[in-house]
Amino acid sequence: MSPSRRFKDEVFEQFARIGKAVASPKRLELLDILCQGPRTVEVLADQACLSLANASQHLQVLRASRLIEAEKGGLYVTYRLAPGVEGFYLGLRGLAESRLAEVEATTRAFLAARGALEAVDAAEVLRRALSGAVTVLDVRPVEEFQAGHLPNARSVPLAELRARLTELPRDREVVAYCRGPYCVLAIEAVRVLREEGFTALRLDTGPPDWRAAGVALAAGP
Amino acid sequence: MSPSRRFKDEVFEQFARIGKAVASPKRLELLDILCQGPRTVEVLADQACLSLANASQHLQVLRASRLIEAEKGGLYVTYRLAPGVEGFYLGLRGLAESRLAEVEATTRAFLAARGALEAVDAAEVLRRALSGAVTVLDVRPVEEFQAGHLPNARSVPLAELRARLTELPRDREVVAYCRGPYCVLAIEAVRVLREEGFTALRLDTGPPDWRAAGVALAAGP
DNA sequence: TCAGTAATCAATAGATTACTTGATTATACG
DNA sequence: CGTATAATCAAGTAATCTATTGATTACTGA
Repeated sequence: MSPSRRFKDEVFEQFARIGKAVASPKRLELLDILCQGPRTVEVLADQACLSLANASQHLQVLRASRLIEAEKGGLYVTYRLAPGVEGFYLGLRGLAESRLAEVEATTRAFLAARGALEAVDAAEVLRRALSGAVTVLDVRPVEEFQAGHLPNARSVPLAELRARLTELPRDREVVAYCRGPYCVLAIEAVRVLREEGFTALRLDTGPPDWRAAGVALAAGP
Repeated sequence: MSPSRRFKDEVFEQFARIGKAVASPKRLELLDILCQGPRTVEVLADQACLSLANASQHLQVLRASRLIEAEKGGLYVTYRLAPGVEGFYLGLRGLAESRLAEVEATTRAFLAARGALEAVDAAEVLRRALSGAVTVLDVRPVEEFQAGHLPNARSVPLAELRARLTELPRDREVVAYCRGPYCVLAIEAVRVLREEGFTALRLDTGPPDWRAAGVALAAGP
């Protein structure tokens, strides 16, 4: 075999390490979760519905291909995305959305089943959310809100929403968001809000998308 | 299992179709080749050093994940990249380059073995090539040159280089390029040119990279 | 209609991968 | 020092993937 053939084989073998890392749905879900910020193994396993051992193994695969980094602090190991990986993941996701009709079909079917199909343009909802003309709700857990949120959003985790409805003005439209297009918190939040008589819309993007799009996010409480 | 868990599983399963498609070094090499333009199965098999049947199977995997499209014309089937795939591939390659030290190590070792290690900055070489101050050689086969090339490049396929050296002015620096950073044609061309007394440099990017960077390419003869 | 060529299909063996289970390591804390 | 907890390791099985081989299909042109 020629030296240049061997060279190419070696180089593409390396490229394929990245490909193999993202060849598993569960590893992609782990990356998706890590786009929200660093997490411990336990939390990742829980959110992705994996056994602890299985999650640990997937995380080690991702780590071996350098897509994530681990940091040990006391009893816990915290994993975080490596630089450049968020953009790559969003690119992969976007390619799947644009090339694989099944993604949209599945999403539509799921939304339809909960009566959440919207006729409103996503960019328009984001514009309204940024304009200050509507009440913007971040329905993720508080820690995630604090790690980064839309400038004029207020944190009302889904679990607390019903109890805190009195905080919300009834004469303004509400826009709710969560982690991104495939997170279900905001869908549920909009359902609750409408049930209670609010005019509510879902913003079907999340902090990772906005960061990639260059939207300035706020942090802290 | 909850409906939202099922929904997520289905969605990430779809995303993983893209991941699985790029989990094989040979499929990545096929995508790399297809970045240069549409090709028949035979040509792809030949360039990627695959048996015809094996190449066909890999192409069908890529096609099933919608990364490439096939068009049958007479006896030949021509495959081409689907929209958005070139950018995704370059993103994956870039991530591998930035995250996997082995890629650079392998490349450096290969270049060093042929005495082709350069101390010149890649962006600077491209600037010179675009400036018109140097002779720019496109050493790929003529068809590829015609499909798209740097504005002031001239086509001198590597196979013809020695025979056509008299066409080149000896008092100007020569910059040679080929398909991209992992194509070896330009490396060889620079070796030949230096052997013959020219001052020659290699431009280690190619048409796909320039398209992605927004450089206007010329087409035709 | 028949021969020749491009491409695909089908079947297979060998390698790789995913998930489970039970054991083990490392750290914190009483 | 011993116990509890987070995480990893190790081994085994089932499933999946890769490359090869030989057969088959689809089209061209004599």
